[in-house]
Amino acid sequence: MRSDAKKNYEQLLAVAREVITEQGANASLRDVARRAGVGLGTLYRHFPTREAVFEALLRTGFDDLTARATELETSTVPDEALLTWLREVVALAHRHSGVIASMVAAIDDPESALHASCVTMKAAGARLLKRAQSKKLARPDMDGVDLFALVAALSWLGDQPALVPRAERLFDIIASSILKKS
Amino acid sequence: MRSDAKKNYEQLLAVAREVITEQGANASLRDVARRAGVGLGTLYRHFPTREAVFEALLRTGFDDLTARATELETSTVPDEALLTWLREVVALAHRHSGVIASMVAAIDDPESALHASCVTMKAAGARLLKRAQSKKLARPDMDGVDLFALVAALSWLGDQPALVPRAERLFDIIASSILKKS
DNA sequence: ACCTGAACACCGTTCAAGT
DNA sequence: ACCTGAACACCGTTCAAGT
Repeated sequence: MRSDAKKNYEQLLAVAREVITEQGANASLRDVARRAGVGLGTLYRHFPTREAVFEALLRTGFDDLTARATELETSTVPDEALLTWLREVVALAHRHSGVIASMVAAIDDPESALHASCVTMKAAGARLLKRAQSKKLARPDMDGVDLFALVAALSWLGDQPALVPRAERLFDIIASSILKKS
Repeated sequence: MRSDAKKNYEQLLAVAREVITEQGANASLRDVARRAGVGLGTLYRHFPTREAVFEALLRTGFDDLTARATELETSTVPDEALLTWLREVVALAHRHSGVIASMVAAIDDPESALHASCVTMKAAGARLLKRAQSKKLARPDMDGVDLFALVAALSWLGDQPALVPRAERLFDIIASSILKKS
């Protein structure tokens, strides 16, 4: 990548992070290009779809969460490990309001720029879930996709301003349905 | 209302129902006016906001659900009554994909055209919940808003195409967290 | 009293023309 | 190789002008 191209890429990503944090997943990409001082076509060259922007924004977060799952798998008791991880996933999603819907859609859409990250995250969560299930600490009739769906639902709830004050209780309620002993 | 105005109103509502069922809550209202063979200003006259369209579309459904809650309150055992009602609310929401987010936002926005309906529905659900709680059949640390939130989350899950196949299990999982005995 | 549609200020996306 | 921005086809919303 030419150095001017790289500079544009970095600048676009920085501005996108700012604008999307401010205005959510449907923020105007035109506005992002404008604020970045870059032509509209340049944005589309670097990020052919909106999902590609999300992917770039979330990549490091995703990687961290996957590593975190592996770490929790050996360092903590199964039920606490699962709970802690779920909290962190919801927190990441909360920092990117509205993106979660694209992530859910990406689960079974291999064309999406978010697909690979979703599959990896889902697998990481599934491992933590399975471990808890094998110790009879989690509902046995659930798989990684169900877990992903519940996290998505919690994240969506956290995106609703009216429900922010009760986000913690809602987390506890839904978490209790996952960790019910078999 | 003049008879021509009434005719336009009915026509707009019929077309809106069709278009929103097809394309979801963000469907183009311009398109609705076009398909209804009516000027754009006419649509805005009858429905000053998008929420006003939703409200008109959902009104009878809301009324039915409120009546249904009252009926279930005397005819069925508390836990089954609550479950049955939740299923029916989710089903209604599912028939209007995307509208649920507006409903959640309307809970604490008295300006919204959906506010009154939401409050009424929330109260109806809260009565069923309270009855189940008093018989120790439902989680005691929950109120009507929490119930509304969980229904909203389930409806949102039902709006995600990738999750439709597991909608029933997800319902069971979340329902189990409501109906846990104290 | 009600309806129409042009006008305005925005989008997303593409692509010829430039450097 | 990369960038620009005009062009196109859409929005939502308002409001003067019509009947």
